[in-house]
Amino acid sequence: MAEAELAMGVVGGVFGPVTRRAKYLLFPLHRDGPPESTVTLIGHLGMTGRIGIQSAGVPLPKHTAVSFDLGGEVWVFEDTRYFGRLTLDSSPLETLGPEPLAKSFTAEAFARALGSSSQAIKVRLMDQRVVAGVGNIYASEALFRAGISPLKKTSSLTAGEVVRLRDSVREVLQEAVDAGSTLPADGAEMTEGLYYYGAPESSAESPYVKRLWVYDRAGQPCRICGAAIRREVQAARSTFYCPGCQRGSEG
DNA sequence: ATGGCTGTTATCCG
DNA sequence: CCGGATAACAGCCA
Repeated sequence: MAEAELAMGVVGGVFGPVTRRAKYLLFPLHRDGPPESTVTLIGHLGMTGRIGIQSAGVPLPKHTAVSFDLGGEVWVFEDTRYFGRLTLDSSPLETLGPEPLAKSFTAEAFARALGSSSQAIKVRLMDQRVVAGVGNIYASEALFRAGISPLKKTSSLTAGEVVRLRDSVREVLQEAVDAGSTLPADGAEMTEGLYYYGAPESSAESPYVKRLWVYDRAGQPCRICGAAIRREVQAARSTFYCPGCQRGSEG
């Protein structure tokens, strides 16, 4: 039923420039009139989703959730774990907090959004209503960069810590954007704590390497102080931190 | 091979 | 209102 609605909404539409809001991909679909109209197809890749275009006649990937026949080519949303979403319903966007890379994401705005919550700062940082787009890897990485323990209560952060965390979130995300991702591209090798992003297939250049400081490095030495990185579970997600570099309130 | 882990989020419970 | 647990699913790794 939802399937039929989606089909009704998109058939005949022409893709416009793709944009993004937090972890959501926004695909404008324009129809020439009359009546003229534009709807926005909203996608979320979940943990394992991928969207791409392939030639007609090529078999669809094993876990194809949605595909659109473009005539000659096929638009494909594949998603191994089926955690992703593709919808015309914009309501998921309504509760999103500020974009961390926007100018308006000031330390003051961040402090206001954080509020005086008793939640652990790492859990709060992943709340998409507080800041939109920070996921599990970058939450740990940003807190390491800011030197703040993920276990620290939000309300116990000093003003200085909020400033540092804001800056760290922005830096960590911007670096990842510049690198193209933190996660391995198809066929890329992956070793402990090192996530490779493969160069474009057309390029002979070596893969760009993004080095993570704490994520997935439990038991391994901190690259700064040598202390063993710890793993903790918060809100059912793994958190990684350095007990030497990330003080504050410990835990 | 069995269990525990994985880039997310919505929902349910106390 | 809060926070924690669970569910959705497939695959990989020890």
